[in-house]
Amino acid sequence: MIAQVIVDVAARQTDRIFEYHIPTELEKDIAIGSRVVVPFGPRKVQGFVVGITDQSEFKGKLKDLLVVVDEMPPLTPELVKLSADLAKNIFSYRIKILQAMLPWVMRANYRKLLVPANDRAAKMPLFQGDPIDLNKITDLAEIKQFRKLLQDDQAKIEYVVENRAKKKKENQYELALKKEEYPKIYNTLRQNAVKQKKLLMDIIDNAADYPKSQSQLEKQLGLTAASLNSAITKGWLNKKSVEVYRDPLSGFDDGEHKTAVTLNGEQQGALNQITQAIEQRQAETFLLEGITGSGKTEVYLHAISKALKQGRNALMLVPEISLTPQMVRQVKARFGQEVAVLHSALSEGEKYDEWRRIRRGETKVVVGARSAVFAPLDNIGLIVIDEEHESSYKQETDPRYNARDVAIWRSKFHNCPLVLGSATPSLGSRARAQKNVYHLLRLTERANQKKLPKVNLIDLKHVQFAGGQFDLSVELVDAIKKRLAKKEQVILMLNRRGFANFMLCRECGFVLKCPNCDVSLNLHKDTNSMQCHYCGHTEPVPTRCPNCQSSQIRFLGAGTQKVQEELEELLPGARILRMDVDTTRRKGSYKKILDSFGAHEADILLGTQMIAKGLDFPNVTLVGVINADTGLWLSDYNASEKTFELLTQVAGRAGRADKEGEVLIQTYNPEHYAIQLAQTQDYERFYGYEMNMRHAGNYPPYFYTVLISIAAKKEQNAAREAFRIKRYLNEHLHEPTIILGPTPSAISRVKNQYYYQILVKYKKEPNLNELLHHVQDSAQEAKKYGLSIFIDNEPERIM
DNA sequence: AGCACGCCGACT
DNA sequence: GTCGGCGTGCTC
Ligand SMILES: [Zn+2]
Ligand SMILES: [Zn+2]
Repeated sequence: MIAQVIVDVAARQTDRIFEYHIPTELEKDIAIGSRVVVPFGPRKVQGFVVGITDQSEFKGKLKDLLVVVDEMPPLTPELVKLSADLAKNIFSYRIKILQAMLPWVMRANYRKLLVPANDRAAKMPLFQGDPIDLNKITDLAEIKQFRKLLQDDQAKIEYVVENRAKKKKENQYELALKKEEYPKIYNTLRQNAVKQKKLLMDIIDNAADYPKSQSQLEKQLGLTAASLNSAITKGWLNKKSVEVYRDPLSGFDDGEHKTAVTLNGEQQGALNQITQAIEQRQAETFLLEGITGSGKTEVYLHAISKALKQGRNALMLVPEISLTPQMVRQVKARFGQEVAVLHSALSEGEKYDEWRRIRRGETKVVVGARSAVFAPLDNIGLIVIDEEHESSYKQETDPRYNARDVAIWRSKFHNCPLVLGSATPSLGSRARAQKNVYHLLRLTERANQKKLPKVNLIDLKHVQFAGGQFDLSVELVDAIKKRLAKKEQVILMLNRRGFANFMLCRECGFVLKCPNCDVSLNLHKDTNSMQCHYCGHTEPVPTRCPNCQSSQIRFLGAGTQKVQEELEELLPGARILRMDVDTTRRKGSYKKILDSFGAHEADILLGTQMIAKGLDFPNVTLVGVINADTGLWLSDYNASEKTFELLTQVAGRAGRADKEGEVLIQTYNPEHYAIQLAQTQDYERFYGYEMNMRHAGNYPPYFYTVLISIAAKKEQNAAREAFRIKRYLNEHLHEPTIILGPTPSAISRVKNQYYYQILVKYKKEPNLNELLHHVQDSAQEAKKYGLSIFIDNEPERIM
């Protein structure tokens, strides 16, 4: 038998199948999806089996496959097939996709060890210590020494493929004898055998509870490993090593399994349509457009129940940022132990454990962020993507996949419906619903009949600022005071899109920039340094302008910390919680802040975008947006859409409970349509208006887009290659396709590489995929000049 | 991607 | 003569 293997070598030339002979002793362990170790040239690498045949086209002699790593193939045949389709569409190597589908611990760790070649060499002092990893040796003298040893046949190289995945094991003790035997043994024991008697007593009294774990026995009976070992040698107990899962959710399940909330008419209507598709096994995509508070989550949970009732499983994706303890608790309360949660806050070991529970079919519902779309869940009856407009569903680094597209693929594979939910659907999804590609379901009432909050705009051009800074208007501060006097709570959002704490000299206008990239350095107060967010460059905070030596330097861009200080000055005694990347970096701190605010241990929650997501605090009656405009300054074609989404979402945080809600939005552009329509919370009108803008600008969803980025050490090389690609595309593409560029990218230099980009907008180009693959291949030749090319299908950002 | 192989100039 | 630089081609 022959295995077709994709090897763990990410390169154009190795991005294909390599075949290996399967030794007969491995035949029973191997299957499609197996993770294996194979010889590859002089070394050994990890790989994945994507096919098994008995015929080979290969002319040479096939090598033997060396190891099958896992007992159960980590990839299902479905995922193997998906990886092939995806590789074609997103211009990524197949191995990269296969790896993205699996927990990080399944990536191999390679070591290249220098080992003695004979008994005499083995006695050398060099080989007495830790093994020598040649990949880690940098000392030139050592390298020379080793080379000599290799030449003299005193040493040889051993390639090692290490598995990072460690299963947590625990010893379990089971009864080795019949129940009746133990009292007899008890009577023969010596008087001073205290521990032994204790153990036998427990066995006699609680025989049904066995097997018991080592930690259990140690804790309950105060036994030591020694006394347990003697029980084994005496033949009372048998020891076995059992795999245990780390349980990251133990804190979330409050035990009581809540029953479903009754749905209102609209919710029920939506549910009925989804249910029908589940039952009739239709791979239909629904767009559930529901205003904030309309109870979309309830519809999802009901639909998941329906799928489970049909004996099928369910997959639910939520944005990383909304995968909050609140959210997890809600799902766990409904479906209990059958839920697996894949979350970036879990440790790598915990992720691996959760993932294995899914792979073994021990869970029926999977909840997770983007990468959970690859969960090895079988027999899927429903897929849900909540907040489908979120750009985080598109991965912005190498396998640039969009979880929505993957979900559509899987929905077709399983013949199950896909539900995309949002209060502010992405324009593309909404347009597809208009053309009946998706099935539109609308929820227009708040489920609890509460009124939408009143939204007012504060025009920062004609306003008095409170305090000495230009961040908080008198109007906003007064409104906060009023709420605090009534013992109500306030959420304040600082929009930080495209904004940062950079250093500006007031004398000469100098802005401190990164030496490697074309961006300004950001002030980090926690580490008291200036940092580059693109390459990680760090330098001390200057006290004088590096250009003119003036001491008149300022740090611009309102940070949450600065606003917090202002608030403390303007509202003495107010208790303020701050939530941003700095205060949520530590594990669990996010939950801590929210719990504290929920318990009314603070009056004001001040934060960045991350507070805009579905947090629900009944006592919050005022939401303030400190700066609505920053997003609009970005000249990306979807800047208005993103701003509208953010404002609508944050406004939804107010007045969810029985108290009337108020939203105040500070802006320099009160006449901008995105802000005007966010004020009236009118998604449908925004959709209509924005579609006109996109039509006029020839942008998505009227056109498909592909972004080609070209990077090189020398700027002219990047530019030259970019123009060459443009000419090539020009020759092969036709009306109404539009090719924009090449232009230097918005951040024209990152890590000392210059970036140029070309944007292709098209309606129908059947050959485009092939052309772009050709562009990618031809770049391989250009690699000599230090060129690299990245192709992003349907980019989220083009600037 | 790594790694070997081979060719060429530079240094014991 | 041999060491080490890099260009070229291959990995089942
Ligand atoms: Zn200056
Ligand atoms: Zn940088």
